[in-house]
Amino acid sequence: MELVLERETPRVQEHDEAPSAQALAGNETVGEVEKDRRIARSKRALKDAYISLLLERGIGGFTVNDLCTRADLNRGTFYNHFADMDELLVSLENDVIEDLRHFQEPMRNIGIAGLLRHKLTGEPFPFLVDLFDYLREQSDFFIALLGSGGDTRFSAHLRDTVCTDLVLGVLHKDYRDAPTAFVNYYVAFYASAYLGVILQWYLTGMKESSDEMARIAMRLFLIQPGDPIEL
Amino acid sequence: MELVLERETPRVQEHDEAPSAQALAGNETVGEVEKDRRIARSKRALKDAYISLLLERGIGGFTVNDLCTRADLNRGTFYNHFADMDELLVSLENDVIEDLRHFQEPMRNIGIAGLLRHKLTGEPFPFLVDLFDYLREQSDFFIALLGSGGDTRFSAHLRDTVCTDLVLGVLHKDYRDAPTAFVNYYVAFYASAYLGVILQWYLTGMKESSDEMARIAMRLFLIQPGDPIEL
DNA sequence: TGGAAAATCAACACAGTGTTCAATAACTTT
DNA sequence: AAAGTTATTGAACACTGTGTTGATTTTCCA
Repeated sequence: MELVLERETPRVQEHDEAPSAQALAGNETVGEVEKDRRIARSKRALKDAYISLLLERGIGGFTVNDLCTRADLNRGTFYNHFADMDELLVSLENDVIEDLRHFQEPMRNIGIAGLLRHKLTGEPFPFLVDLFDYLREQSDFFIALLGSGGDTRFSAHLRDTVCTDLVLGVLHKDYRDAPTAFVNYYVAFYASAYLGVILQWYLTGMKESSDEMARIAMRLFLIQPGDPIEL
Repeated sequence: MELVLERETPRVQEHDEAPSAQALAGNETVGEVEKDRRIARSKRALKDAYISLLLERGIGGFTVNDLCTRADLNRGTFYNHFADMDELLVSLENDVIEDLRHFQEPMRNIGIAGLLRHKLTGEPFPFLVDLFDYLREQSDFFIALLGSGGDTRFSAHLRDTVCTDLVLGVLHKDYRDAPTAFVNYYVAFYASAYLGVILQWYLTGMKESSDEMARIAMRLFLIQPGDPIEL
């Protein structure tokens, strides 16, 4: 049998090409810019208020009225832009997913070359460090949605996009093109695993630096049961 | 009903002694038996109605009124036993968690010996097969709670009990007693990973048999990137 | 069989939703 | 800068669902 890992793939993404968490945190990440400033302002105010309340009281812990009071907007304005609270939440989730999409390219281009380079230098993939930077920056939002009382749709969406892409990035082309049932389980396995690692990081107070987390993540992928566990 | 499996010697659980999914599916798995039959009947009717509606319309897809109509009970009776719908849901979740607790003993007793036996015979742990039997039997309920639109509390609870126990079962004693930060990430990694495998099984229609799934699960634990993928 | 407790039924106040409409304010375009 | 367009505001509306209460009936237990 053959090796699982991709071979023909180009090179590892350069560090400075990765999107900075700072830049990603901004607004209007998705869709076209509103032509009327009032709309843009109202939507942003509503989204900001939603996040603020989400962190304080969790999903379902506040009403449309609370939201509009916090946003300092009329309730009618809310219904002008969103059908209901859920639509606003989905919109916010999509913003984040869109942010994360910037990491997909470097993920897909890891390949076996990247893994080999890591084995030689011991350095984690730079984009992984950036990813954990971003995750730390948006930690409140992620914790609110991934933790208890969160939104399972978001977990699923995350797993289906980011985590799965991460795993596919190091999968051999043959398996990617014609995945057997077992390969799909393999992908699901590692995709969920990484979501679990991120959650563990969040729930223990993000004590590790982004660099440490990137190393841990890489270590976990390369480890095998029976290997000595240490760090 | 006493289904708990106890074993002094930490060897692999025998197949025929494992709790049948059938038996586990019953009621009154948690807490003491109600002394008044009316209470027991009402609670059961409400729980059954809840599950039935949960599968049809998902969490939040029905009202207390719908529930009582389905259960053929007065609305006041519902409030006699549960503060609100969420309390009923939690109660149901705990029933399932309680069921799964029966698998904890064989999990904890796998040890290195069990792993070696598997390496020799190629057979999956019998209790794993039973576990997938149970998961299939309760699939509707699990899918409703684990899938999109489900309940993140349940996912977290499952991961913290069952999956984590599974991983701890094969962890070396030293690591179990004094876990470093990395060991905790290791455990979180594999615990989430198995939840992901189960979810993948559910979402693809449970085409694999329990035996096949047990083998896949074991294979995934022993595999290492670079190994050939086949089944 | 008698006492206790649960189930029923109707009614209640209440909070939150989503919509409508006229008036006002802010923006874009020319 | 004015005109025309469009979003925002505020108030009112019907409606649904929640959680509670009290009187009455039914069921259970001992």
